[in-house]
Amino acid sequence: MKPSPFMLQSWPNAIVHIDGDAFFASCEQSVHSELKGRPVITGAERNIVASMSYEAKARGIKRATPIWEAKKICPEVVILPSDYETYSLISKRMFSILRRFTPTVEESSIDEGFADIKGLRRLYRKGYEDIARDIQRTIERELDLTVSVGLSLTKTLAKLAAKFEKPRGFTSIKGRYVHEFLTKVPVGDVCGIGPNTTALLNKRGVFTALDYAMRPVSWAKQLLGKIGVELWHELRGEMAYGLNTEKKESYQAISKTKTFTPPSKSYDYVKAQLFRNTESAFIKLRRYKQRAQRFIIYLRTQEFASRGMQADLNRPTIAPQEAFRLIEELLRAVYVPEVLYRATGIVLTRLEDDNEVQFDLFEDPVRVVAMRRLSHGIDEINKAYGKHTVFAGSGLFLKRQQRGTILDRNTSGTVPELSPDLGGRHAVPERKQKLLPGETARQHLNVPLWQIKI
DNA sequence: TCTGGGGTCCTAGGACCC
DNA sequence: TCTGGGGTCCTAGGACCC
Repeated sequence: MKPSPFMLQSWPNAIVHIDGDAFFASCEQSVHSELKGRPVITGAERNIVASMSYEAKARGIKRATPIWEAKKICPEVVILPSDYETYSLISKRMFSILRRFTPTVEESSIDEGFADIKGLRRLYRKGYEDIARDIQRTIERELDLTVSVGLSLTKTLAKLAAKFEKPRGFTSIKGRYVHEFLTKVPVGDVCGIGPNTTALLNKRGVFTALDYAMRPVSWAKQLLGKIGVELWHELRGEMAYGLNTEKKESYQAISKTKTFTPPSKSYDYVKAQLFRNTESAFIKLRRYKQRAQRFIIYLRTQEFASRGMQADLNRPTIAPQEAFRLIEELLRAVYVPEVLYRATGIVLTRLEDDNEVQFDLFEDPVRVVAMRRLSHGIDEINKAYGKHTVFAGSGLFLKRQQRGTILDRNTSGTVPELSPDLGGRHAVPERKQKLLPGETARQHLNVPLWQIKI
């Protein structure tokens, strides 16, 4: 073996990556032991395979295949709806086991995490590899499911290591062997390098992770910018990413998308779909005790073109009833008759913690409070009787007048009512339109009241 | 691979201000 | 008609991940 070009010590850092094996399906097999050894898939509620056990994978079932197809491939497969409550609980237990070993733990997703175990050798009187194996064994014993473990000098390397052998794998890469390992890694396997970047790198003659790490850093920066430099260091065993140990308590955005079959041209149908998505998004919003101010809606056509618009309320809300009118206006602007649509989506953003109620000037406090109580009441009922037991009747709220709920971000200081005469007064300056050559959809949709997102 | 759903982060460039 | 520099904030869009 050639000596390492990276001049690394064995363990300048020790990062462990834990990756649950077929996590959702494994959780089901853990909870229902009679499912052990049998092909299991989850995702029944969406009619698409979300996760499959290794037994199901061995029979040729892949992620995102339709359930009916999975059944055809493997008639004896056990099909289950996703039970996120249970998966989350097991995930929490997994991370609490990790925290028994070290407080420096990052929960990257429900089934994946990092632990920084540098400096623990003295405490446990054993090497890093043995500590990492202890973690793996403890999880397996206590949770009755398996994880794959990677140990290396950086997050990027640890993650590649964990992926190297699955399921129940254990891969350790110490400093001296980093370059050797990287010869076996296609550059597209590196976390952060997706299909587009892979294609670009291939055109530049970079195929393995080692090819990449051996280029000058200036080359990486020029081609891929900040991320390019960070990954370059990470692959060479130099930490560019620390562990984010904060627990996730809030979101940047909450979205709901739903594809419907068959596709539809009907305005009313599309609207009903969008409103249902909106309600679901708000339910999640309230579950996380947040409120939203900005709403982005989009429609996807049969040809997979997406077009959408966004607008803000003049204060954040937890009640869909306060957003429906605005959302319908957005929908009207985006919807084109005689076009076949296959999906609607909504994104709630500009989120903040829903602590105390803030009243807008001139707003009726009684009404705001009533709206909040209504929403929480609906949550209670739906909790008891099932999701969407109580839902918005589209005809009802359309008649309701809402005053001053739309903030025009194109002007400062004024909060105009939504009315037809805004057209001329708030026309977008011509210069602004000139800035967007070739973006016909945007120009077509240029309604002054909102910013537009394609 | 003709395509489900829910997220995050980065960047270029415009607006606006001094 | 031509013409400064710099800072901050925001947006739209792209890319990526599970």
